[in-house]
Amino acid sequence: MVEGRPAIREQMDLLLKGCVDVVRPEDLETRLLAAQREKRPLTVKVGFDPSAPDLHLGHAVVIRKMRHFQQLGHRVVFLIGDFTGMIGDPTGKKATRPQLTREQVAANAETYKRQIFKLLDPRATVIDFNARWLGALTSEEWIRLTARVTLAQMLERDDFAKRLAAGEAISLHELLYPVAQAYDSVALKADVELGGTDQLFNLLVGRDLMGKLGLPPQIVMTLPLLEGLDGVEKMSKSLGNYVAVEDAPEEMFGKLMSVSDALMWRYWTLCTDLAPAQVEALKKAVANGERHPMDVKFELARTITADFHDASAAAAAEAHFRTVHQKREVPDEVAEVVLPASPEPLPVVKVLVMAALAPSNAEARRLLQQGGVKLAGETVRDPFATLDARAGSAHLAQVGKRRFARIRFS
RNA sequence: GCGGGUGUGGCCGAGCGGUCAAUGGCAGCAGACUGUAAAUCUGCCGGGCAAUGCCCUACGGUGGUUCAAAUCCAUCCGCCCGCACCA
Repeated sequence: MVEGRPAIREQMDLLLKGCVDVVRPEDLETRLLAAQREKRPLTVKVGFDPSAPDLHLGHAVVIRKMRHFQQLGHRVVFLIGDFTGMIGDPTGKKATRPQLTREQVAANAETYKRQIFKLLDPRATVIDFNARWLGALTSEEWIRLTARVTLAQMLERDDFAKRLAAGEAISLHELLYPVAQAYDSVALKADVELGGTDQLFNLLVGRDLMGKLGLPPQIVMTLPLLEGLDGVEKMSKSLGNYVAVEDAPEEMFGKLMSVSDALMWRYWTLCTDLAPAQVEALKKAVANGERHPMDVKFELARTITADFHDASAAAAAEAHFRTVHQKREVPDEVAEVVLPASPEPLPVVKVLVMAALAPSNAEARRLLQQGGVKLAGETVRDPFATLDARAGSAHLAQVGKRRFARIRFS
């Protein structure tokens, strides 16, 4: 289908890059060759939670792998687990999640689209919902399905085994989760399923079930869970150590610059398409002093920001970072805030609150006292200071290191 | 159904009836330092007030005891845990 497809060796290199588990690589190669011969795309399935539409760089690791498949002419299925979401992947905590309404699921799907199409090609992406087939199964079908999976199999999963050993409760419906996910692969006739390393078990159940039902078993590929900005915990929104796919260019750039030197290599590997050999070369150049780590990090931030936005946005974000964070200067573009004029001078405290630079008067006062407020470049510490608020007067205000506003009265 | 426990500020979590806007940790904010929004150190961290103080709101809800309650009592609600019941 795609002409001029790279040699199989190169295809494999691209697809295997960054993967942790691949079951099995030789099957992948065989399948790729078969697809090529039969001029059909492979179906690559990846499941996503229906309730968490805020994607971050960690999710992007998998999405990027989906893109690799697309680049080779294959078809990816972005599967929203609206049915399995009722169960909730029993990875420990809250087992059952509130069921989303049809409208919520649809709305979340739209949010997903907006985000994933920053990386994926919409023409080669199918968005599907597993309630479509799982919701249609009769109880009889469920019984036939679950008959294919044994308890011993389920107990191979670490958290089930641990919980059982610890005498903790395991609800029966939790056992259904891997089975349901496995059935997704059957329903989609998936050739490949991708997921995080934490998904390995579920993906393998899918592979197994397909085999039992007489389908060619899917190839399973897992990708590492990306460490968050702190370099310790995995990236997650609740830990606040994340870079959202939808972060504004400046924010994205800045967050990436805050990554530690050590962690930067991880990001180079998992969040860019730079070939492993090139990453190694960069690493070596930094190690022997040829390249400054900061420069390499700038390049990283530029690359990733450009990927989610575009080159010019990345360049602007970089310029912003250099002026605001490196040189500590006022950025070129400062948001203007227009406030109603007053013949009398207004207390700075009030103005900061009106301009949304501080959430409350008390907070504004604190900021002043701590030296966190500059007006026209001068630090103002007096909590009783006032400001000319007559129509037409304007003031450049800075709060903290990086929040600016041009306040104009009219 | 019986018995026990628990419910505190964005989160976790302390809290002799007064001195509690409430210890501590996390998160957040500011300052210093730095190649960086990292690390580290320091300070702040409910709100209102021309204010070294006064006032308001807050410790699951509602009543009550008391000069005084996050702290005691009653009751209701939520959560957790034992036990029992289960045609």
